[in-house]
Amino acid sequence: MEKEVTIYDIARLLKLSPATVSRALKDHPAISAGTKRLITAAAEEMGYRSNTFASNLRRQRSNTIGVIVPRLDSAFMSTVLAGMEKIVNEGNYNLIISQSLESVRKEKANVKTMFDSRIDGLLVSLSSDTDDLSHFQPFFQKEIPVILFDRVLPHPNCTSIVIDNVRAGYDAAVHLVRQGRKRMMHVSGSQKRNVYEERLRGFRQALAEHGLADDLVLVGNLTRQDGLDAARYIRQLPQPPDGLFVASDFCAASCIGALKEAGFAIPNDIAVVGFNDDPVAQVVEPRLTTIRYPGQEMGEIAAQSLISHLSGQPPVTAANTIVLNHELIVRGSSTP
Amino acid sequence: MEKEVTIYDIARLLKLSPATVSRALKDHPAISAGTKRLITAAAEEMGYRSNTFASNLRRQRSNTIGVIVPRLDSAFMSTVLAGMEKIVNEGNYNLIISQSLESVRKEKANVKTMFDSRIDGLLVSLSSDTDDLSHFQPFFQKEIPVILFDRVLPHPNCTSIVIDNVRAGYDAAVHLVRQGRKRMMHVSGSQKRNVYEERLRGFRQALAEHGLADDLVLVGNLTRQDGLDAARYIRQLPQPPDGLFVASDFCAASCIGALKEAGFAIPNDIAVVGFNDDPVAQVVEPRLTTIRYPGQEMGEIAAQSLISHLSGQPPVTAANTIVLNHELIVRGSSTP
DNA sequence: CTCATTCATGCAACCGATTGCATTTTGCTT
DNA sequence: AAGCAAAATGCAATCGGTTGCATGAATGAG
Repeated sequence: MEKEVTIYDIARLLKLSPATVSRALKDHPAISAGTKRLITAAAEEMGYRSNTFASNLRRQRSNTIGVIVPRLDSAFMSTVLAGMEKIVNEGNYNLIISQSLESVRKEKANVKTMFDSRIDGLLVSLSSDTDDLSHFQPFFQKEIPVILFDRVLPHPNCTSIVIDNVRAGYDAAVHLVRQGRKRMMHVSGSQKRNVYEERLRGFRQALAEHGLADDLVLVGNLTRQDGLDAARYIRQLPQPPDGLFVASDFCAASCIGALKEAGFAIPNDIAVVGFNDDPVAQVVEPRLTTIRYPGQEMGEIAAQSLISHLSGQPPVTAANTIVLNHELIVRGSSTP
Repeated sequence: MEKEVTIYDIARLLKLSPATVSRALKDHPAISAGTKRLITAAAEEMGYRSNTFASNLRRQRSNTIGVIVPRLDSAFMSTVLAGMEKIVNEGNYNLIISQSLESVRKEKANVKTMFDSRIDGLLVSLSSDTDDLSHFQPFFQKEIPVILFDRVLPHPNCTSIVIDNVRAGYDAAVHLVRQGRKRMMHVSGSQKRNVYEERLRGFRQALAEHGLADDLVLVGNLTRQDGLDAARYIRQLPQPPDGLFVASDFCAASCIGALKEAGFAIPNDIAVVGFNDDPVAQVVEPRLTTIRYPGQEMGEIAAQSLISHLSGQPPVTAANTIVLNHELIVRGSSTP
């Protein structure tokens, strides 16, 4: 392994000081254009690469942003990450990504790792059983910005980026009502998580406004198995629902499959609405009515506001919560 | 922002030298047990966190492993990543992940970024239009290990981790033959990529052995749209296939949907086999026969061999290619 | 032609952990 | 009590880039 080229090597070759070389490479205004050209040319020529560690050590920042998500393997998350990556690259930051796998324990470990690697800021979507933000305390103490997205918890030190889940749940329910459905059911996720609790709340609110019962609510993990279980549950009901709102497309899809096997016609017997506009929504039969969620945009906005926070004025964060728009997409699973 | 605690602070407090503190925290054998206890206690107490940058700078290594994948949003990739993360954590390394989005251009940029952040090793699954490994030259020159997985290209400096795709394609075809199918079709991906080229090769080989024609082959990107296009293509064939092998579950699923709409019965008119055992395989109707791919295991093995390479003897890598087992999972899409 | 500015560059002290070698301390042995 | 090996600790240089301040050079005004 040959030795690395350093600014000292460049300086020696060009009979300049390391300080000048450093400044030139950083495009510092005090360096003349000619010298800059010389230096960048030499650097290129010699195969110089800046030593991030030395730089980070001296500047006391890492130019790295951490992301913690519940799982990487959701279509939604990957669009969010794509959005983040785009913005973060443009701003010359790096990303380190980790997944909590829906466990607070792992989330805490991730937070600690992130803290120890001295990231400049953190973007988090909470695990399903996270109760409070106490494990982020070290970040708050050091005034390292933490931005929550999608699955959030209110906190004075955190900006949250969300959609209006209450409204989305409301929209889903109203859509079913407009299809003439009377007996509604909802399959939801952990009620500790704002997203699920709020969707349920909106759902109930809409039903109440239309004088409909809201007693059919199942809470689970929104997995494939939960979809099957929901179908089995429906099957043994004396009076099964005719409208079903599931807080996740994948779960909705597996539920639809089981319902069809059990002899229910979709949408005639039961109209179904999912959530997220996951690719699976277009593959399942009939195609799934769902709520489109602006993942890429959410990622971009989260990253953007973190970076502007980092480079600019903390007081900019007048907005403690940013709400994005969602959209109901109507497909065959809820209309003839 | 209060100042950070350093080993100097600990040393001063305990009237020891920074060297001793550093060694104690690293559990160096030359430090007495008592002193170690004192030091770790003090470190804990004072809220010390090691400065990775200083350490990396001094030790000339980052303890970080880079991963480049075509896309994050596939169920398969996320199981691979989960496997990697597990191993890498245990070995006290960090991960940085980036996606090439199936473009060589982006892949090259990612490689450069990885190189500049001085990762200790690289794990890569190639983008669909990568022709050669020339952009990895800097890594080869510096003898930084590069391990390819899943989508590989042969190279003397790289270990590859793969499944036997020829055999998998062969297995899929033989399975269809055993179901009594005579007219086979295959939907594949970029033939630049070993995985797709090899599956096709195995498929053809099996057909040849059974004296069947192999003229029905479609090459695309294995997207949803490609699935729909394949169905449209089949529909206008004078003599449509009765056996279909698609090199990706998601694409197979969308194709099945379109075929059913076009009036084909699955599996009676056309028996379908997918690839990967993606979750969607269990949601589509009928459930999809497919090839299970040991993603988690592949991630673990890739990470494992990289780490052992890093900490041990490079000659250990006598194996230039590691082949994992796959498995045909038979479900309703190919059998009555 | 002189003196005051502006512009460009250099000096040197960091940032915090690591490690080869030197030195001290400890524990035994005789 | 002296001698000595082994065990424990300290010294000081090093990794490479950054930045406040000082210095030297060039430019312009009077």
